[in-house]
Amino acid sequence: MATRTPRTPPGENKIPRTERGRQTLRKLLDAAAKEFGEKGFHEASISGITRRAGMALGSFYTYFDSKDEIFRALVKDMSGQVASQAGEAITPELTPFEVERAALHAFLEFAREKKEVYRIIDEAEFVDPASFREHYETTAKRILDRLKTGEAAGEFRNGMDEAHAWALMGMNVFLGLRYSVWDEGMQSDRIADLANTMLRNGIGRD
Amino acid sequence: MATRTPRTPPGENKIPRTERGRQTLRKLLDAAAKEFGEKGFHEASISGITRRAGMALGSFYTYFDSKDEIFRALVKDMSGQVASQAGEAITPELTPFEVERAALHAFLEFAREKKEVYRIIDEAEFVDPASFREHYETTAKRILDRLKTGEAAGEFRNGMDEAHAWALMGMNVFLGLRYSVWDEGMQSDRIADLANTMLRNGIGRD
DNA sequence: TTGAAACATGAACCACCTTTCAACTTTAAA
DNA sequence: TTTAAAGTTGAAAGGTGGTTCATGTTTCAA
Repeated sequence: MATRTPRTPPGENKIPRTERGRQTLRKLLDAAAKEFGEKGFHEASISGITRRAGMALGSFYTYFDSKDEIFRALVKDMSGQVASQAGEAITPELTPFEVERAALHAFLEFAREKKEVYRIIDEAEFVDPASFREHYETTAKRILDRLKTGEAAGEFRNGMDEAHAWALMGMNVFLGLRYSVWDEGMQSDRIADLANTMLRNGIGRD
Repeated sequence: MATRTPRTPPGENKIPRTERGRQTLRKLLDAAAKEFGEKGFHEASISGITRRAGMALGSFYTYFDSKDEIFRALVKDMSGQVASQAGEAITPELTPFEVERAALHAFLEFAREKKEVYRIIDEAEFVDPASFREHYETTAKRILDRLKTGEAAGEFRNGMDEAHAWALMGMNVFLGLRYSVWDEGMQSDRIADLANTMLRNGIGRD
């Protein structure tokens, strides 16, 4: 009996070596973002992806070993997009509260433009739990850093920790789902203001 | 050509008429909760559900028309469980802030005991978007009612609206994911306290 | 110019799982 | 006790779509 020798050994093969290859890879990722975003992981099909990308079905397997693998690559890519998006909104002259406001506002606008990003990351909870977890843990860590900075600056209460970061993140994510993905009827500005006021003073009277 | 006459006309057929039938239906729902909770919708199989329930594959279709249908039934069932759970935690002598604290605490404890509920409702975003939306919109409405009550009692700031409810809900859901589903290393009590303090005073100093 | 590696093609294969069905057993009302 | 309705069974039909593969085309370094 022949030993099962995978034609493509484990590790980082399948990286394109030519310019043409790199372009094809990019086409596949863009097409996959649309396909997964519109249909969700399981309704999406490889043939749907290659059709959108304008190439033959078989070409897919020159770049990815499986449907799961391209999804994983996509989550990683988009997690990075979300991060850099918030990062760009932060400028040094802002106060800690203003930083939070700017980060949320940038997130809300981003979610409006790229609703598929939202959906793909969320679906990773079921398709690729490790990536999902990493995305939110990394994001929480980034938020916690900001909270610690604000604490050191004397603007935030002492004792900011991970749970505060998760609470804030949850607030932002749900506001994004409701007011960017589902219904854009309310200005991102207003939502960001309202959330920032909650963050400053809570909801208690006075 | 014969007209396509479904043997099972639309509407509420398939409701068990005997005691035996009701028991079988319950066994199926419980088994499905485990199967979907452990494997997720698409990895789960009807045969897995009937195996857990200890019956033949074909029996499934006496009670449900499809895999989707039992999933929908399950989401509805669980959405109700979450709601009543929070409802029970609220007693009339509590102040508005104490009500929020109690609701979150009950939710965190519930999520610890029934992690599959969490997962199934979340996956509804992709399997059955209508149910997912309804669940969160209904929950938000319930929260908003509480906020309005607190406002009327002079405890909460004036102008509580839907967005406040969504922010609070997001906070609660993410804290549940992190500290009930993923890692129970921290007491639900402490999380509820911390979130309640945020709600009372925000995170600003003083 | 040349040839080996990289890339592209799409029909066919195949594993998997939902759904159907016809025969059989149990229930419960009359 | 009778019998029609309700419930049970599991083998097999049937569809879908991910993956393979043998062959053809393009790229690029030498």
